[in-house]
Amino acid sequence: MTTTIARPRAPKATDASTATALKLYTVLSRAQRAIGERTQADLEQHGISITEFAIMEALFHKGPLLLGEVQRKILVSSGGITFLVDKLTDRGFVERKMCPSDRRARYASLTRKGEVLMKDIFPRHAAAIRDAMSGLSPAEQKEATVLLKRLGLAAAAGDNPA
Amino acid sequence: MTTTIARPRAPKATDASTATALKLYTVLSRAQRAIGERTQADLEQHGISITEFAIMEALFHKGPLLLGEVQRKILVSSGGITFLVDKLTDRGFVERKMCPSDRRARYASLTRKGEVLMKDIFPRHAAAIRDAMSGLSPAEQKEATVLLKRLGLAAAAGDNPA
DNA sequence: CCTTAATATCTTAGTAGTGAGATTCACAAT
DNA sequence: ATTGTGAATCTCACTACTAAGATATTAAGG
Repeated sequence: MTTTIARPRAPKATDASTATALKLYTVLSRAQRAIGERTQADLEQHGISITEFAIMEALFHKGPLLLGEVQRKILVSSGGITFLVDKLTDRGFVERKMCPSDRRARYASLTRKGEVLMKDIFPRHAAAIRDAMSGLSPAEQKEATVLLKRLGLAAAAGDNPA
Repeated sequence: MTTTIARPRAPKATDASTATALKLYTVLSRAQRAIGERTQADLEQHGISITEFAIMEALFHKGPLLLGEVQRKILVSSGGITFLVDKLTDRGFVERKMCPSDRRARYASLTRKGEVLMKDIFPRHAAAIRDAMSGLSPAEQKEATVLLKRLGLAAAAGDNPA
Protein backbone atom coordinates (compact mmCIF):
# COMPACT_ATOMS: atom_id res chain seq x y z
CA MET A 1 0.00 0.00 0.00
CA THR A 2 1.16 3.48 -0.75
CA THR A 3 1.19 6.47 1.48
CA THR A 4 0.22 9.76 -0.03
CA ILE A 5 2.73 12.50 0.57
CA ALA A 6 0.90 15.70 1.29
CA ARG A 7 3.48 18.14 -0.04
CA PRO A 8 5.71 17.62 -3.03
CA ARG A 9 9.43 17.62 -2.29
CA ALA A 10 10.50 19.72 -5.23
CA PRO A 11 10.44 23.38 -4.28
CA LYS A 12 8.18 25.62 -6.33
CA ALA A 13 9.93 27.81 -8.87
CA THR A 14 9.26 30.86 -6.78
CA ASP A 15 10.03 29.58 -3.33
CA ALA A 16 11.72 31.94 -0.93
CA SER A 17 15.35 31.27 -1.81
CA THR A 18 14.67 31.49 -5.53
CA ALA A 19 12.81 34.77 -5.13
CA THR A 20 15.73 36.17 -3.14
CA ALA A 21 18.19 35.11 -5.82
CA LEU A 22 16.07 36.60 -8.62
CA LYS A 23 15.85 39.89 -6.81
CA LEU A 24 19.60 39.95 -6.39
CA TYR A 25 20.00 39.11 -10.05
CA THR A 26 18.05 42.15 -11.16
CA VAL A 27 19.68 44.64 -8.80
CA LEU A 28 23.10 43.29 -9.72
CA SER A 29 22.40 43.75 -13.42
CA ARG A 30 20.97 47.21 -12.98
CA ALA A 31 23.71 48.43 -10.66
CA GLN A 32 26.38 47.23 -13.04
CA ARG A 33 24.68 48.88 -15.97
CA ALA A 34 24.24 52.19 -14.17
CA ILE A 35 27.84 52.24 -13.01
CA GLY A 36 29.02 51.17 -16.45
CA GLU A 37 27.12 53.95 -18.16
CA ARG A 38 28.61 56.59 -15.90
CA THR A 39 32.17 55.40 -16.22
CA GLN A 40 31.75 55.01 -19.96
CA ALA A 41 30.44 58.54 -20.29
CA ASP A 42 33.57 59.74 -18.54
CA LEU A 43 35.94 57.97 -20.94
CA GLU A 44 33.96 58.90 -24.02
CA GLN A 45 35.14 62.46 -23.59
CA HIS A 46 38.59 61.16 -24.42
CA GLY A 47 37.38 58.99 -27.30
CA ILE A 48 38.28 55.77 -25.54
CA SER A 49 36.05 52.79 -24.79
CA ILE A 50 36.05 50.99 -21.47
CA THR A 51 37.68 47.93 -23.00
CA GLU A 52 40.41 50.02 -24.59
CA PHE A 53 40.98 51.73 -21.28
CA ALA A 54 41.21 48.38 -19.53
CA ILE A 55 43.98 47.28 -21.90
CA MET A 56 45.95 50.47 -21.51
CA GLU A 57 45.50 50.46 -17.77
CA ALA A 58 46.92 46.95 -17.55
CA LEU A 59 49.94 47.97 -19.62
CA PHE A 60 50.29 51.20 -17.65
CA HIS A 61 50.46 49.44 -14.31
CA LYS A 62 52.21 46.22 -15.26
CA GLY A 63 54.38 47.21 -18.18
CA PRO A 64 54.48 45.27 -21.48
CA LEU A 65 52.36 42.12 -21.47
CA LEU A 66 51.92 39.25 -23.91
CA LEU A 67 48.70 39.53 -25.88
CA GLY A 68 47.45 36.38 -24.22
CA GLU A 69 48.08 37.82 -20.78
CA VAL A 70 46.11 40.93 -21.62
CA GLN A 71 43.38 38.76 -23.07
CA ARG A 72 42.97 36.74 -19.88
CA LYS A 73 43.12 39.87 -17.78
CA ILE A 74 40.37 41.77 -19.53
CA LEU A 75 38.36 38.71 -20.59
CA VAL A 76 37.94 39.08 -24.33
CA SER A 77 38.35 36.50 -27.09
CA SER A 78 41.62 36.00 -28.92
CA GLY A 79 40.18 37.66 -32.01
CA GLY A 80 39.02 40.52 -29.86
CA ILE A 81 42.43 41.26 -28.42
CA THR A 82 43.97 41.31 -31.89
CA PHE A 83 41.30 43.74 -33.07
CA LEU A 84 41.59 46.00 -30.04
CA VAL A 85 45.38 46.16 -30.07
CA ASP A 86 45.23 46.91 -33.81
CA LYS A 87 42.97 49.88 -33.16
CA LEU A 88 45.11 51.21 -30.33
CA THR A 89 48.20 50.74 -32.49
CA ASP A 90 46.62 52.69 -35.35
CA ARG A 91 46.00 55.55 -32.96
CA GLY A 92 49.56 55.43 -31.71
CA PHE A 93 48.87 54.52 -28.07
CA VAL A 94 50.19 50.96 -28.14
CA GLU A 95 52.78 49.02 -30.09
CA ARG A 96 53.54 45.35 -30.60
CA LYS A 97 56.98 43.96 -29.82
CA MET A 98 58.46 40.60 -30.62
CA CYS A 99 59.02 38.17 -27.78
CA PRO A 100 62.68 37.09 -27.93
CA SER A 101 62.09 33.66 -26.43
CA ASP A 102 58.95 32.65 -28.35
CA ARG A 103 58.40 33.69 -31.92
CA ARG A 104 54.67 32.95 -31.78
CA ALA A 105 54.14 35.53 -29.07
CA ARG A 106 53.94 39.32 -29.14
CA TYR A 107 54.10 41.89 -26.40
CA ALA A 108 51.73 44.79 -26.27
CA SER A 109 53.37 47.87 -24.84
CA LEU A 110 52.31 51.47 -24.29
CA THR A 111 54.01 54.01 -26.52
CA ARG A 112 55.18 57.26 -25.01
CA LYS A 113 52.01 58.85 -26.34
CA GLY A 114 49.95 56.13 -24.64
CA GLU A 115 51.77 56.69 -21.39
CA VAL A 116 51.15 60.41 -21.51
CA LEU A 117 47.48 59.74 -22.16
CA MET A 118 47.17 57.37 -19.23
CA LYS A 119 48.95 59.73 -16.87
CA ASP A 120 46.39 62.30 -17.85
CA ILE A 121 43.17 60.31 -17.77
CA PHE A 122 43.73 57.54 -15.24
CA PRO A 123 43.35 59.80 -12.19
CA ARG A 124 40.31 61.43 -13.72
CA HIS A 125 38.73 58.10 -14.51
CA ALA A 126 39.44 56.73 -11.04
CA ALA A 127 37.72 59.78 -9.61
CA ALA A 128 34.74 59.23 -11.90
CA ILE A 129 34.41 55.69 -10.60
CA ARG A 130 34.68 56.93 -7.03
CA ASP A 131 31.89 59.42 -7.72
CA ALA A 132 29.75 56.81 -9.45
CA MET A 133 30.05 54.62 -6.34
CA SER A 134 29.25 57.41 -3.92
CA GLY A 135 25.75 56.08 -3.25
CA LEU A 136 27.46 53.89 -0.68
CA SER A 137 29.82 54.97 2.06
CA PRO A 138 33.34 53.55 1.92
CA ALA A 139 32.45 51.13 4.72
CA GLU A 140 29.39 49.93 2.80
CA GLN A 141 31.48 49.64 -0.34
CA LYS A 142 33.82 47.33 1.51
CA GLU A 143 30.91 45.21 2.70
CA ALA A 144 29.59 45.01 -0.84
CA THR A 145 33.06 44.11 -2.12
CA VAL A 146 33.35 41.19 0.29
CA LEU A 147 29.94 39.83 -0.69
CA LEU A 148 30.41 40.29 -4.42
CA LYS A 149 33.83 38.72 -4.36
CA ARG A 150 32.46 35.60 -2.74
CA LEU A 151 29.50 35.59 -5.09
CA GLY A 152 31.65 35.98 -8.18
CA LEU A 153 34.22 33.41 -7.20
CA ALA A 154 31.60 30.80 -6.38
CA ALA A 155 29.76 31.45 -9.64
CA ALA A 156 32.94 31.33 -11.70
CA ALA A 157 34.01 28.09 -10.04
CA GLY A 158 30.71 26.60 -11.08
CA ASP A 159 29.85 25.68 -7.52
CA ASN A 160 26.46 24.17 -7.16
CA PRO A 161 24.53 23.58 -4.01
CA ALA A 162 24.82 19.96 -2.90
CA MET B 1 57.33 86.74 -1.12
CA THR B 2 55.68 83.39 -1.68
CA THR B 3 55.11 80.64 0.77
CA THR B 4 55.71 77.13 -0.38
CA ILE B 5 52.84 74.77 0.34
CA ALA B 6 54.24 71.48 1.45
CA ARG B 7 51.38 69.21 0.43
CA PRO B 8 49.01 69.70 -2.49
CA ARG B 9 45.34 69.89 -1.60
CA ALA B 10 44.03 67.67 -4.36
CA PRO B 11 43.82 64.08 -3.16
CA LYS B 12 46.04 61.62 -4.96
CA ALA B 13 44.34 59.46 -7.58
CA THR B 14 44.69 56.44 -5.36
CA ASP B 15 43.62 57.82 -2.05
CA ALA B 16 41.70 55.50 0.24
CA SER B 17 38.16 56.17 -0.94
CA THR B 18 39.14 55.92 -4.59
CA ALA B 19 40.96 52.65 -4.01
CA THR B 20 37.88 51.27 -2.27
CA ALA B 21 35.66 52.29 -5.15
CA LEU B 22 38.01 50.80 -7.76
CA LYS B 23 38.07 47.52 -5.90
CA LEU B 24 34.29 47.46 -5.80
CA TYR B 25 34.21 48.26 -9.49
CA THR B 26 36.25 45.22 -10.42
CA VAL B 27 34.43 42.74 -8.17
CA LEU B 28 31.10 44.09 -9.38
CA SER B 29 32.12 43.60 -13.01
CA ARG B 30 33.51 40.15 -12.40
CA ALA B 31 30.57 38.96 -10.32
CA GLN B 32 28.11 40.12 -12.92
CA ARG B 33 30.06 38.45 -15.68
CA ALA B 34 30.35 35.16 -13.83
CA ILE B 35 26.66 35.10 -12.97
CA GLY B 36 25.78 36.15 -16.51
CA GLU B 37 27.81 33.36 -18.03
CA ARG B 38 26.14 30.74 -15.88
CA THR B 39 22.62 31.92 -16.51
CA GLN B 40 23.35 32.29 -20.21
CA ALA B 41 24.68 28.75 -20.41
CA ASP B 42 21.41 27.56 -18.93
CA LEU B 43 19.28 29.33 -21.53
CA GLU B 44 21.53 28.39 -24.42
CA GLN B 45 20.32 24.84 -24.11
CA HIS B 46 16.96 26.13 -25.28
CA GLY B 47 18.42 28.30 -28.02
CA ILE B 48 17.40 31.52 -26.34
CA SER B 49 19.53 34.50 -25.40
CA ILE B 50 19.25 36.32 -22.09
CA THR B 51 17.77 39.36 -23.79
CA GLU B 52 15.19 37.27 -25.61
CA PHE B 53 14.32 35.57 -22.36
CA ALA B 54 13.90 38.93 -20.65
CA ILE B 55 11.38 40.00 -23.27
CA MET B 56 9.38 36.81 -23.06
CA GLU B 57 9.47 36.84 -19.29
CA ALA B 58 8.03 40.34 -19.23
CA LEU B 59 5.22 39.27 -21.56
CA PHE B 60 4.70 36.06 -19.62
CA HIS B 61 4.20 37.82 -16.32
CA LYS B 62 2.53 41.03 -17.44
CA GLY B 63 0.66 40.00 -20.56
CA PRO B 64 0.87 41.94 -23.85
CA LEU B 65 2.95 45.10 -23.66
CA LEU B 66 3.61 47.95 -26.03
CA LEU B 67 7.02 47.70 -27.69
CA GLY B 68 8.07 50.88 -25.94
CA GLU B 69 7.13 49.42 -22.57
CA VAL B 70 9.20 46.32 -23.22
CA GLN B 71 12.04 48.51 -24.41
CA ARG B 72 12.13 50.53 -21.22
CA LYS B 73 11.79 47.41 -19.12
CA ILE B 74 14.71 45.53 -20.61
CA LEU B 75 16.81 48.60 -21.43
CA VAL B 76 17.52 48.22 -25.09
CA SER B 77 17.44 50.76 -27.92
CA SER B 78 14.37 51.30 -30.09
CA GLY B 79 16.11 49.65 -33.02
CA GLY B 80 17.07 46.79 -30.79
CA ILE B 81 13.55 46.03 -29.65
CA THR B 82 12.31 45.95 -33.25
CA PHE B 83 15.11 43.55 -34.16
CA LEU B 84 14.55 41.29 -31.17
CA VAL B 85 10.79 41.10 -31.55
CA ASP B 86 11.29 40.35 -35.25
CA LYS B 87 13.48 37.40 -34.39
CA LEU B 88 11.10 36.06 -31.77
CA THR B 89 8.22 36.49 -34.20
CA ASP B 90 10.07 34.56 -36.90
CA ARG B 91 10.48 31.70 -34.46
CA GLY B 92 6.81 31.80 -33.54
CA PHE B 93 7.15 32.71 -29.86
CA VAL B 94 5.82 36.27 -30.06
CA GLU B 95 3.41 38.18 -32.26
CA ARG B 96 2.67 41.85 -32.86
CA LYS B 97 -0.84 43.19 -32.40
CA MET B 98 -2.27 46.54 -33.34
CA CYS B 99 -3.12 48.94 -30.55
CA PRO B 100 -6.77 49.94 -31.06
CA SER B 101 -6.38 53.37 -29.49
CA ASP B 102 -3.11 54.43 -31.10
CA ARG B 103 -2.19 53.39 -34.59
CA ARG B 104 1.48 54.23 -34.12
CA ALA B 105 1.81 51.65 -31.37
CA ARG B 106 2.08 47.84 -31.46
CA TYR B 107 1.69 45.30 -28.73
CA ALA B 108 4.07 42.42 -28.38
CA SER B 109 2.31 39.33 -27.09
CA LEU B 110 3.33 35.74 -26.43
CA THR B 111 1.86 33.19 -28.80
CA ARG B 112 0.57 29.93 -27.40
CA LYS B 113 3.87 28.36 -28.41
CA GLY B 114 5.74 31.09 -26.53
CA GLU B 115 3.62 30.53 -23.45
CA VAL B 116 4.27 26.82 -23.50
CA LEU B 117 7.98 27.52 -23.80
CA MET B 118 7.99 29.90 -20.86
CA LYS B 119 6.01 27.55 -18.66
CA ASP B 120 8.66 24.98 -19.40
CA ILE B 121 11.83 26.98 -19.01
CA PHE B 122 11.04 29.75 -16.56
CA PRO B 123 11.15 27.52 -13.46
CA ARG B 124 14.33 25.90 -14.70
CA HIS B 125 15.96 29.23 -15.36
CA ALA B 126 14.93 30.61 -11.98
CA ALA B 127 16.52 27.56 -10.38
CA ALA B 128 19.68 28.11 -12.40
CA ILE B 129 19.90 31.67 -11.10
CA ARG B 130 19.33 30.44 -7.56
CA ASP B 131 22.17 27.97 -8.00
CA ALA B 132 24.44 30.58 -9.56
CA MET B 133 23.86 32.78 -6.51
CA SER B 134 24.48 30.02 -4.00
CA GLY B 135 27.90 31.35 -3.06
CA LEU B 136 25.99 33.58 -0.66
CA SER B 137 23.41 32.52 1.90
CA PRO B 138 19.91 33.95 1.45
CA ALA B 139 20.56 36.38 4.29
CA GLU B 140 23.75 37.56 2.62
CA GLN B 141 21.95 37.83 -0.69
CA LYS B 142 19.45 40.16 0.94
CA GLU B 143 22.26 42.28 2.35
CA ALA B 144 23.87 42.47 -1.07
CA THR B 145 20.53 43.35 -2.64
CA VAL B 146 20.03 46.29 -0.30
CA LEU B 147 23.51 47.63 -0.99
CA LEU B 148 23.36 47.15 -4.75
CA LYS B 149 19.95 48.71 -5.00
CA ARG B 150 21.20 51.85 -3.29
CA LEU B 151 24.34 51.83 -5.38
CA GLY B 152 22.44 51.41 -8.64
CA LEU B 153 19.80 54.01 -7.89
CA ALA B 154 22.35 56.62 -6.89
CA ALA B 155 24.47 55.94 -9.97
CA ALA B 156 21.46 56.05 -12.28
CA ALA B 157 20.28 59.30 -10.75
CA GLY B 158 23.67 60.77 -11.52
CA ASP B 159 24.22 61.74 -7.92
CA ASN B 160 27.57 63.23 -7.30
CA PRO B 161 29.27 63.87 -4.02
CA ALA B 162 29.00 67.51 -3.01
C1' DC C 1 65.26 13.80 -36.88
C1' DC C 2 60.01 13.18 -37.22
C1' DT C 3 55.49 13.17 -35.48
C1' DT C 4 52.04 14.71 -32.55
C1' DA C 5 50.02 17.76 -29.47
C1' DA C 6 49.68 22.11 -27.59
C1' DT C 7 50.06 27.19 -27.67
C1' DA C 8 49.89 32.16 -29.47
C1' DT C 9 48.17 34.97 -32.62
C1' DC C 10 45.57 36.27 -36.64
C1' DT C 11 41.72 35.87 -40.14
C1' DT C 12 37.10 35.64 -41.52
C1' DA C 13 32.34 35.52 -41.13
C1' DG C 14 28.65 36.33 -38.35
C1' DT C 15 25.86 38.33 -34.24
C1' DA C 16 23.67 41.44 -31.12
C1' DG C 17 23.16 45.10 -30.57
C1' DT C 18 23.49 51.07 -30.89
C1' DG C 19 22.34 55.62 -32.80
C1' DA C 20 20.60 58.75 -36.13
C1' DG C 21 17.15 59.74 -38.87
C1' DA C 22 12.68 58.57 -41.42
C1' DT C 23 7.88 57.59 -41.08
C1' DT C 24 3.53 57.51 -39.26
C1' DC C 25 0.44 59.05 -36.18
C1' DA C 26 -1.82 61.66 -32.00
C1' DC C 27 -3.01 65.72 -29.84
C1' DA C 28 -3.45 70.52 -28.85
C1' DA C 29 -3.84 75.13 -30.40
C1' DT C 30 -5.09 77.73 -33.59
C1' DA D 1 -9.00 72.17 -41.47
C1' DT D 2 -4.07 73.22 -40.42
C1' DT D 3 -0.04 73.36 -38.16
C1' DG D 4 3.42 72.31 -34.92
C1' DT D 5 5.25 69.26 -31.46
C1' DG D 6 6.29 65.14 -29.78
C1' DA D 7 5.68 60.03 -29.48
C1' DA D 8 6.01 55.04 -31.29
C1' DT D 9 8.09 52.30 -34.33
C1' DC D 10 11.05 51.04 -38.07
C1' DT D 11 15.18 51.35 -41.29
C1' DC D 12 19.87 51.53 -42.15
C1' DA D 13 24.62 51.89 -41.43
C1' DC D 14 27.79 50.97 -38.23
C1' DT D 15 30.41 49.03 -33.92
C1' DA D 16 32.37 45.87 -30.91
C1' DC D 17 32.75 42.22 -30.32
C1' DT D 18 32.52 36.29 -30.59
C1' DA D 19 33.46 31.68 -32.50
C1' DA D 20 35.68 28.73 -35.48
C1' DG D 21 39.32 27.74 -38.02
C1' DA D 22 44.05 28.92 -40.22
C1' DT D 23 48.94 29.66 -39.51
C1' DA D 24 53.19 29.56 -37.25
C1' DT D 25 55.80 27.96 -33.65
C1' DT D 26 57.27 25.34 -29.55
C1' DA D 27 57.77 21.19 -26.87
C1' DA D 28 57.68 16.31 -25.94
C1' DG D 29 58.31 11.54 -27.20
C1' DG D 30 59.94 7.99 -29.93
